[in-house]
Amino acid sequence: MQQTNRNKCIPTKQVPSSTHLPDVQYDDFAKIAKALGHPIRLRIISILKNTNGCICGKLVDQLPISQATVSQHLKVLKNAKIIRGSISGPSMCYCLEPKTLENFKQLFTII
Amino acid sequence: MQQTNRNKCIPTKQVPSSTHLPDVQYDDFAKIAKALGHPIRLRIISILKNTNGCICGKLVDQLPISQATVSQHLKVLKNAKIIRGSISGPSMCYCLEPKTLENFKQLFTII
DNA sequence: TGCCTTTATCGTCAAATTACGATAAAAGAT
DNA sequence: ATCTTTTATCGTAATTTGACGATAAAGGCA
Repeated sequence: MQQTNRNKCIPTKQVPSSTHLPDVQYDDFAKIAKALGHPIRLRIISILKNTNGCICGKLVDQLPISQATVSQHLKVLKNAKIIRGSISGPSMCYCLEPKTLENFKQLFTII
Repeated sequence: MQQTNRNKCIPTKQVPSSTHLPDVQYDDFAKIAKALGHPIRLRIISILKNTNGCICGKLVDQLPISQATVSQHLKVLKNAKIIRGSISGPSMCYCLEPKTLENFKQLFTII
């Protein structure tokens, strides 16, 4: 035996046509997943999870990259609606948009 | 009022130091998320979820891109250990590696 | 008003991603 | 042994990503 059996998979004869959800659903899910696909962005999310909200500058302090790059990552997360920013005195306060990751988890079951 | 209150977030005074998990965890999670971050790859996963396993050629039939590109996407999914391939007669049968997405869901709670 | 702090954006560069056609490689069929 | 089918890989091109320093913009403070 060249290959253990547990590594095998048996092809289904007929691929059911029901597997194709509307393209938007894949696009939406992919957009969030893509935004989650970078360790720095995960660390930002992690920090925001452990705070009510966090000043941009504090995030920069905690991360090993330049301010410009942090700002770029924040933009990606904002575009994916994973976070939200609001003005807090002289600076910018970021916090999680809790619904988005909740919806993402939900979608996970049907994708 | 220039901004509705529900859009505000209040910065936490002190960022807890506990927010930094080991880098590997972020890297692992990011790797899976990145692989999930493309609609075509989600459709592949969706098809494999609805079958015991699927011949590569059948996947190509169901997708609006060339065989070479499908093969590239399969490689990405294989590298992320989301799918697995095994030889089935003259062709290649792909199926989900169920543990990976399960682990991903688990990790989700701590990231 | 003028300065300082804070953050977003610009310009740039290297590297990765996504797509394709063409081709190699491997296995079955005749 | 040759032909055919099937899939992976190569080479290439266009686009996106991720990083940086420099700079603009906006608001608070003196």
